[in-house]
Amino acid sequence: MDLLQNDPFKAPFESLDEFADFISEVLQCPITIEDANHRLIAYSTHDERTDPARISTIIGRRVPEKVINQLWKEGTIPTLLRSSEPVRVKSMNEIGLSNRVAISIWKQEEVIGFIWAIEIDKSLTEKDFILLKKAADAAKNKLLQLQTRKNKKEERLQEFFWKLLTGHLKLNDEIIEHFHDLKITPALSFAVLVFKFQENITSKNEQNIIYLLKTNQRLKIMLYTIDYNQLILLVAVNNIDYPFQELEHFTKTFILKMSDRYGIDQITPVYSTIYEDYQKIRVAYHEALTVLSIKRKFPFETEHIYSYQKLGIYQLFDLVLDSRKGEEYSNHTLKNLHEYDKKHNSNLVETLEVFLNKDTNINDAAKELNIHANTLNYRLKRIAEVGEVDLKDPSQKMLLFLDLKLEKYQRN
Amino acid sequence: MDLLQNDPFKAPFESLDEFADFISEVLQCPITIEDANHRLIAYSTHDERTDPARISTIIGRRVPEKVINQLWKEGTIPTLLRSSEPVRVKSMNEIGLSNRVAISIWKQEEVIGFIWAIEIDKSLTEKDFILLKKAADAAKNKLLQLQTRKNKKEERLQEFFWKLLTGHLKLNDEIIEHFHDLKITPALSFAVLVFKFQENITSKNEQNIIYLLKTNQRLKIMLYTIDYNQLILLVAVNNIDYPFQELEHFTKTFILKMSDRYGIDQITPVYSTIYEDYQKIRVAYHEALTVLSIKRKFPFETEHIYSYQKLGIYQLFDLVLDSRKGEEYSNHTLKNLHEYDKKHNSNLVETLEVFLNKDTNINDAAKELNIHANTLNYRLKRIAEVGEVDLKDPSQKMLLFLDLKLEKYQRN
DNA sequence: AGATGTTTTGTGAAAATCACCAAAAATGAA
DNA sequence: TTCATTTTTGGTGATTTTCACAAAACATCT
Repeated sequence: MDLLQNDPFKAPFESLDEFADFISEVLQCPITIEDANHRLIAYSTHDERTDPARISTIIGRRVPEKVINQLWKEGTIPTLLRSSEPVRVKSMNEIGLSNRVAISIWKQEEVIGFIWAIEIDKSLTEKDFILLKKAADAAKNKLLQLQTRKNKKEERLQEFFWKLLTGHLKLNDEIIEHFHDLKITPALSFAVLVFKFQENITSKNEQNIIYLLKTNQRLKIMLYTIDYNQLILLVAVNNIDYPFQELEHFTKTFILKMSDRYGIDQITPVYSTIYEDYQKIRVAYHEALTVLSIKRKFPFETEHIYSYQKLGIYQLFDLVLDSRKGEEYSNHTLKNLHEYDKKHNSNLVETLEVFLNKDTNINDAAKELNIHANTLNYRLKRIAEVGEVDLKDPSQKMLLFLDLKLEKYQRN
Repeated sequence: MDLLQNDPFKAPFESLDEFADFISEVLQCPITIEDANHRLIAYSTHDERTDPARISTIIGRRVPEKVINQLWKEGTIPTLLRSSEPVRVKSMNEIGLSNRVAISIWKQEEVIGFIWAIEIDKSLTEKDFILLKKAADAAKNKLLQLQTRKNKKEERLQEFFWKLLTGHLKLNDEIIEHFHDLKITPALSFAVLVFKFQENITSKNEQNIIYLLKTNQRLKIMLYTIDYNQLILLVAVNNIDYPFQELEHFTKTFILKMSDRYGIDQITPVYSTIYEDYQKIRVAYHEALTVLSIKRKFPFETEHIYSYQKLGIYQLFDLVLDSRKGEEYSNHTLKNLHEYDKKHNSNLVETLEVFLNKDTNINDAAKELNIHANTLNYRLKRIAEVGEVDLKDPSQKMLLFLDLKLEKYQRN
């Protein structure tokens, strides 16, 4: 029979499990059917080949949190929620996922479930994709009966958080409603906080962390989730006069306690600026990750910086770095100074950097450089001459600082 | 007869003028044929309709400099030199050009001429385009005979300059060779300088300008051209200890003389940084134009800035402005300060701006603000508190400065 | 070795900054 | 209106910073 012309899934089925088995037979691979909240609805049994993620799903009657989070983060679920086409997912060994193909099941404008096909030995072809679409369509009615009985409010907290972090929820009212459904009072203002651990966070550590977070009195944690070695928090910062101070205190205490009580060290905390608009959680999350990224690039200069706000001009580094890629830009002042340094075996560039680091304070800079203040003054005059730059002009100074740091980064 | 199947241009022609007339007859519009250096080779006479640019071309036996420059700048000539397809050129009244279609004539890998068709009453169709391609192909052989007699060295200076400004010449050796052909010694280092006049530069003024440039002793002008109200120069800055000082002096004298001798005022000079690599003329030109653009956006703060180098951090404004478009970014410090100002009818933001403008010099800033130094000190403490910012941290200060200026610009 | 130019350090006077305090002046709430 | 609070101004003196100048140290070249 020609499977593509006739729809093999037209026939009536007793149960969704039976239906899953039939799809599995047609496509020659294990099949799992979930509802919109990733709860297991049905799965095929004819084929005993499978992967760890599927085993966990079947045992727990739900896709593991870790897997859902990852699928949100790398964009699979957003894609599935946008389109009714099959989506191929590359294997992700870290979360026990082998190659799969997924498709969303739609009822009018809404996704009410998913079908997963695991590509154990064979890869699905274009024809299989068409079949899968037909299967998704056929599953709709069966699923609908179950769907009505399910309560939307059962949606898990962490998945909701990932929706926010990935910017999937766009309407403010919708977000607020979700919060209320989850019995959380959304604070007037919030920040996203990320703790980067040295190692991936185990479920045992997770327990300890949650305990610490729950018992913390000063800042309310609205939502949290874990992403490999990162602990991500949505923190309420209402009615606090100096929220950044408070955040700093909070992170310090947390790190101290983690070290004292559980011997977990070398945690890097970073946090976003403060927002009032819940649609901006994605931006806030991005800010926190930017801090981590810049701290990796400039460990020395950002040693004591944990917040996006305090990054200052470093906020723009990636942007400028990007725009100058390939442009072979060169700062005339720095070029001259480097040439001079080379020719005279001096170190005007280093002098300038320390001077700028120390906020143009001559004494501090001289101390750091182990030279006499007058020497520094002399050198600065030299720098102004050789580099044809006015060190009293804030704008010129800033660009110099920026270019100095960029150059430094690019040399490594 | 089917013009598209058979090539009507296969027949032998006595002269190119005769050939031009024939194309004109077939396409029903005036035709002009030029060589690679835009010298007139032949033109149709059957059709008396025409446009000012064509009249000038025929009278001067060459396409006017102004027209060539413009065609370089807006990309028509570069496109013609890349592809053998017809290119449609929109009418440009400023230079007397009505709607035209152009096509390049190729001999192997090289462009040896152009055919121009003027769309006076009718627009050329797709069929006409195909005919034009055939005509270009047929013109090749005729043109080749002339071409061999022409000397490449006759290429005009200004067109060469536009090639450099638009980055059309990519190989350094090629550029140097051109310079030598034109009997110009390329300097070791150079800058691009643009004088923006209040009005378009007339040919009478052009004479005066050239006279001034020629008699200037200190800086050698390698190339120059005029673009509407802009005078563009390629200046040699060899063997000069402080080239920027020299450039500044040069521009000042020029402007002074223009005013004194010819009563032409309000000339804005801008110049690029200094380069050694002649492939970077495009970049240098772009730098000069950036200075003009920023000066338009920040007339007050850049009042005394004429060089890209001195733009300092303002170099990055367009970039940052662009990246933040739609992001609704807001600086937490500034937000707090604005709120405070509104609530208490104070002016911490203005205070901060002046303070930063004055390079954090308390006395200067206090003078400008007409307040006591102690008052300024008090306010700065307040700013640090309210804005949760450390004004001793250069990086935070810089971002604040930048955001302050961006905000200021966006408010206008 | 000596001449020359550059760089660093030392010195002292002038200028500025800073931490105080106290008193007006302005502002806002009761 | 009063009263409390915030903001501005002025002054003082200790401390720091700045600046010009000169001497010393260093480097380079003949």
